[in-house]
Amino acid sequence: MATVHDPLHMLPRQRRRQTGPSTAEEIKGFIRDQGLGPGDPLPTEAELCEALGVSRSSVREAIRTLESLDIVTVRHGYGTYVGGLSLAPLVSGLIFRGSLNRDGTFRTLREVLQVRIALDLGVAEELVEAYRNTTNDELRALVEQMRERNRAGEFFTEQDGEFHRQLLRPLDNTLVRQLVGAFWEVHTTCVPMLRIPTSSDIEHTIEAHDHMLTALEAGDTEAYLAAVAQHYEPLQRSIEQALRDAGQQA
Amino acid sequence: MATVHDPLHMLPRQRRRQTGPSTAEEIKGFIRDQGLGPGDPLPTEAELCEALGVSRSSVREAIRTLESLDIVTVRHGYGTYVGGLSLAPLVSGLIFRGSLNRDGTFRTLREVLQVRIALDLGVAEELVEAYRNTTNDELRALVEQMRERNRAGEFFTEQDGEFHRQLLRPLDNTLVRQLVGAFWEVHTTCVPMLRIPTSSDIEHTIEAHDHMLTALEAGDTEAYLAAVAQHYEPLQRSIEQALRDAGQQA
DNA sequence: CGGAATTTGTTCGTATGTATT
DNA sequence: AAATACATACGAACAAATTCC
Repeated sequence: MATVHDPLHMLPRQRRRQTGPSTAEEIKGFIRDQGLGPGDPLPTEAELCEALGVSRSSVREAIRTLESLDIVTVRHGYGTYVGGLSLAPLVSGLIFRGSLNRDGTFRTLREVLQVRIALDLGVAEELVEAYRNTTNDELRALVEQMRERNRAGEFFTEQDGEFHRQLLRPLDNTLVRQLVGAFWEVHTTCVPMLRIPTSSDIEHTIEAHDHMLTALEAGDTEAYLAAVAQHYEPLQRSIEQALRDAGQQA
Repeated sequence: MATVHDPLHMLPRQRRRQTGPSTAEEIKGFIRDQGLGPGDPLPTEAELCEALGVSRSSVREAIRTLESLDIVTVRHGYGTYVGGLSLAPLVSGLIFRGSLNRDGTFRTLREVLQVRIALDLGVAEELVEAYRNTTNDELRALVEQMRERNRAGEFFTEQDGEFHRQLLRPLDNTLVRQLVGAFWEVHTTCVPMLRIPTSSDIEHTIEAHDHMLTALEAGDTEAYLAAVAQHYEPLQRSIEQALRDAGQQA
């Protein structure tokens, strides 16, 4: 039965009582030691119980912990796998924070916006290098789709997200891309709490996308920075407005 | 017994089987609806079971999920409380990612470093405004402590962390401060995997702290940006070196 | 200081829903 | 369509930690 390659033998048979790392920590160690990566299967719950010398419930609670950190993914009725190691926990945490109207959703939104801007500025140089003297039909097409959908009175959240995702694709910094994506997600989730933007603001924002792309293709860092500022400007105004309104109520 | 103010009555009595939001989601909703904030007590597990109409195991798994996101904090034998809503999950996730030597710890480290730099640059303007024409004895004292400990051949991780924490205190953007703190933590946790820095590099880094502070007090944004670059430069070289070494092995 | 009361931590056994083959 | 493997859920009992008297 248990072959020489059975990875479960790497785990301590008997759980030392009271001392030692938590079950979740031991499972993380198992993933590390086995050199597993996203998508690789983990032992079943029963096997983990056996290997770690703890009960089913403890294993399940540990798996819940790791699942919420996207360190493992559970497919009901099938098995448990190494997760995507994404920034999903950051996103859900910030969204929850924003949903607590305690000191206003707007404060969270304003802070997220500032971080988005800082990150956009921080990668400007590298992005300009990557895009100089290129043409990018897909990105232009996305901008055109935004215009069309806006003319038709529809939202273009999907296109906006795809634009920003594609724009950063040349960066080899995975973390930056994930962070920008995470804050975009928090942002678009929280922003509906704001006042309805004017159609002029919306058009302003759409054209800013075009300007960002044009500046990048021209290799013009200055123009890119200006376009980024233009892109966030209407939103920034809305937030400051909302903060003032909330301040006057108090 | 159950008074008019019993907040548990806000929760649905009977859990509809199979459908509806998860238990964790319902607890989050409870926190929202009651307007609770960090440190406020939550109902006991038994009360949550009763209120949500689910078993204790389910409530416990939900609490584990929320605990790992720092949405609740559990004190053994005492009670459950609303958590600090910190970026702890981001930190532990990134540290775990870095600990998977899969494509090298250095890649994660390099990416974290780039983000730290981008954030530092992104808040430069605001920081200069806050520090112009001030004197900051505490921060200077921290730099001096770093020098002393370094002369004594000791580490000064604590002082370094405190310096960066205090430096950003004027920012009213909580999220930025937390992000910088989070990446600092990931950074200092992962950095021991690098080659031992030369004592010249260490002194270089310590003096960079001094230069950053001096530039801020002088209101000189340019000098501040240069000092930030100087601060990270030795580390950046170490990482590039490690990446080259790892690349040659493959 | 000691012990009772409260609350979370862990375990076991059992039954049920779900996905894959 | 049936069988199998697996995750989900429940409830009861006991252990450990903390507080309060």
